[in-house]
Amino acid sequence: MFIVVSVNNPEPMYQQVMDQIKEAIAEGRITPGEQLPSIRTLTKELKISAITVKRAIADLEREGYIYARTGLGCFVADKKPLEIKEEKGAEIREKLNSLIQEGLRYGLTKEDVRGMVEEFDDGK
Amino acid sequence: MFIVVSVNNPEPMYQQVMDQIKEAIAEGRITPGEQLPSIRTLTKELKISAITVKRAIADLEREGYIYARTGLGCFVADKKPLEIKEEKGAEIREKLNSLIQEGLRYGLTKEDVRGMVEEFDDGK
Amino acid sequence: MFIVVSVNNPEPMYQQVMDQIKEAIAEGRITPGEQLPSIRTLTKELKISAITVKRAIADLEREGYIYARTGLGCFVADKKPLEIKEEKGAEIREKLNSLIQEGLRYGLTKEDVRGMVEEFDDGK
Amino acid sequence: MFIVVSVNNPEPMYQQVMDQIKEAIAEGRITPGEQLPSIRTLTKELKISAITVKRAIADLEREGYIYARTGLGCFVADKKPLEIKEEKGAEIREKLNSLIQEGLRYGLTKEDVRGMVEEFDDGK
DNA sequence: GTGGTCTAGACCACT
DNA sequence: GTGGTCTAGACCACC
Repeated sequence: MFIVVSVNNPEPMYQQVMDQIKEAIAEGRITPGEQLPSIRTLTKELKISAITVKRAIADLEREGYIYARTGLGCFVADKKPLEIKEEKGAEIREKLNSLIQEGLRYGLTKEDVRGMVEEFDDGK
Repeated sequence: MFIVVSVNNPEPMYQQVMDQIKEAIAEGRITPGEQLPSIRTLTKELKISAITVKRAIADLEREGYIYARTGLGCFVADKKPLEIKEEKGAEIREKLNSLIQEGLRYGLTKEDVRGMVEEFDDGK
Repeated sequence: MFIVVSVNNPEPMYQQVMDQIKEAIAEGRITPGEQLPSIRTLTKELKISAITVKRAIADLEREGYIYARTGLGCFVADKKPLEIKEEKGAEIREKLNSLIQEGLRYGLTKEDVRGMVEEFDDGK
Repeated sequence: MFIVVSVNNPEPMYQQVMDQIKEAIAEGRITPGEQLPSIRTLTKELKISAITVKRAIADLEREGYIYARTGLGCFVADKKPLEIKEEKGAEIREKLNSLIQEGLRYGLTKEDVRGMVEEFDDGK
């Protein structure tokens, strides 16, 4: 599959799995109703413990991205990519705000931060 | 002193202490050469464990913000506020970039993020 | 036939099948002595595994709703719709009671629950 | 502590733990800011695996009932008992509705169900 | 001491 | 085969 996890990555492995599945849904690489590889399959492919995969799957289900059916497998839920984008947007906005807050406390201004965004190279 | 730590804050306590001392230096509330309260004093005032204070102090020393003289106490190093600001700026830029990266993966653009910065209310 | 099973429904498939057959009997859509479609037929129509259909059939027989004659097929038993209704009523009462119990533990009253029933829209 | 789990109870053990802690908060037996027994303590008292307790704690945190701080322990969050009551009320209403729905399909009426509620003995 | 993550492996219900 | 629950035990960061 399209997932890669690394122990070097400071993020917990189950989150790495979650994030990459969310991304795949957001990008439409996997679509609502589609079946995911089984936990056991993922376990083998990613070479990590079944429990870790299970945890990622369970959390994704709790967040509404997928639904799991015993005996059948896991399926992508009807959440629209747009919805996911908005959710992620809100999350990023929140992190951004606390980042700006932090900067302000050290004498940086909103403009400084905006400048940093401008200087970011998105390849365009 | 000027430090407050809280269990509600998800950041580790030793980081809360470090951040607030850094801020105090950045803002000039404490100046190079000035002596910090002793670990014992901080321990009592903040009502936290001595080991936690020690860790904060040790980390600050490793990062060059303060220096410790056994038997005398801890003193603010010669690092200039400007230097601190730049250091923090670099740190923020890095976090910002990975935040934008994350957004791009979910379909947000650099402009979306810049917009979020604009919308941030810094009270001006 | 009149049965639809869905993966979206969190209930086990064999239960979905059972429930719909029970309903059909309760409503008189199929009557005592009448023959049910064969397991093979159901398997094809519902596009589910034969083992799942078998389980539903076996459970229905155990509960007395139908009887199976090897080589001939399955037939609706003599259970009267009224009997089924009462059985279901008892089942619902039991679930209802534990639901109220649960509510009581969180500070809801019997009256709160009765109010919820009143507010239910049964289209009348 | 005030928690009892049983393997006989068809509910998963981690849910039994969760439910009883939610109840304790709803009833005000434990109050916001108060510290819960440590996972290890609960593990010993309940005689179940640490993982099972951890799962309950993690889920409670995700639902906003408590917050956990590494090295410090778990604390009751600021969620008001009223809020919990409402949340539970909505949950019960939903279950109730699908129970009524089920009844309707078997010929029971809304009034039948209301009668069942009336007949429930809440000791008053 | 605390919670957080990860592993290896068991048993169950469902398909 | 599938996912769901539970166990026993490891290692880590934090207090």
